[in-house]
Order: sequence, then C-alpha cells, then structure tokens
Amino acid sequence: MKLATIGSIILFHRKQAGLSQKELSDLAEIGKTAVFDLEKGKSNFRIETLLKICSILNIKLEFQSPLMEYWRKNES
Amino acid sequence: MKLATIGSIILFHRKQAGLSQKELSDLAEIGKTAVFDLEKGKSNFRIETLLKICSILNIKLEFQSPLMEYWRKNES
DNA sequence: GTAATATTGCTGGTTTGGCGGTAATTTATT
DNA sequence: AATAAATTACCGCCAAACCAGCAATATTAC
Repeated sequence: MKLATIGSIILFHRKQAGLSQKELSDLAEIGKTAVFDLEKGKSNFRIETLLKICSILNIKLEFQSPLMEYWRKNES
Repeated sequence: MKLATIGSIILFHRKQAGLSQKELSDLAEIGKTAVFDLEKGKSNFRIETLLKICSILNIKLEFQSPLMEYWRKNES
C-alpha cells in the first residue's frame, strides 16, 4: 500500500459521494489542503487526518495478517 | 478504529514476532520513540510510520467500503 | 543475589504536516 | 461568450510528529 494508492481511493469515494474537496474537508473538520495533498499522494499525512476522512466517506480500515484472528481486544 | 487500537495491534504483532521495540524500530528505519508512542496510543502519527512498521510485521492495510469493488487502479 | 536487557519516561532540537489566505487554472453552468 | 464554482498551486506560520540521547525503572537471565 502506497500513499498514492490511498489518495486514489479517497478521490474515488469522494467523487462517488458527490462532494467537493471543500465540502469533504469541512465535514471531516480538516483543512482543504489536507484533502488536496492526500488525493495527490503529495505528502505524508497523519493517521487522524485519514481516519476523519474515511469516517465521512464510510470507509473502514482493516488490518490483515495471519495473527489478527488471535488478537483480542481487552477493552474498549 | 482508534489510535489506541492500532497501537494494540502493533504491540501484539511485535511480541509475536519476538522483537523488542528497538529491534522493530531499527528494522522499520524509524526512531524507537515512534514505536513506543504508537503502542501507547500516545500521539497521532504519520502514515509512513505506520506503513513501515506494518511492512516489517507483515500486516496488510485494507480499505473496506461498498464502493471498493468498483474501484480500479489505473496504473501502478 | 547480580548483571544484562527491555521498557518507559523526559528533554531539546529538527523536520514536516496542516492550516488559512491568496491566486491561477480548470471545469461547469448560464 | 461570460460567469461561477471547483480544483490546483504556492506561500508563511504554527503545532506536532519524530529523532537521539540519557536516565530510571521493570523485566529477564545467569
């Protein structure tokens, strides 16, 4: 998974949602620059920025590995 | 998905791999502080930091949404 | 027990992501 | 065509992620 790939996925979902970059950034409560940079795969970015956007676009993040089935969350 | 959850997953996989925080940070070519903070869910962190760690621990990141099956990568 | 290793914590400095503002360019609408 | 909206781009500034180094504690090994 590369940064550019993530940006491409976000772009696709935003378009499908019929949102402009500004609208998405407002909904996600982040700056417009973050959406722009992210979609362009331009720079590194923070996890929270990605999570906020994914939350708005109804995208879930999954971690996959042979060990995940043995991982049980203690609380919360 | 919360930051603390991600840290918990990383911690679990690192232990299973039999790596110390320092060993993991060296392999991932990041500072030990990043691994420490991440596992503690202490701070926000960068995507690249997470990707580097996941790469070493053989964890894959998956994006899930109803639209993902319609998303096709143009190139690369 | 002691010694070695690992983890946690703190500190100061560097790097960089994110921000709003502005402006140019592209696209859509009328 | 002209106008409006959206996208792309660049600019300082600030906050925070990241770093190495060191120290203290916790854990493990001998």
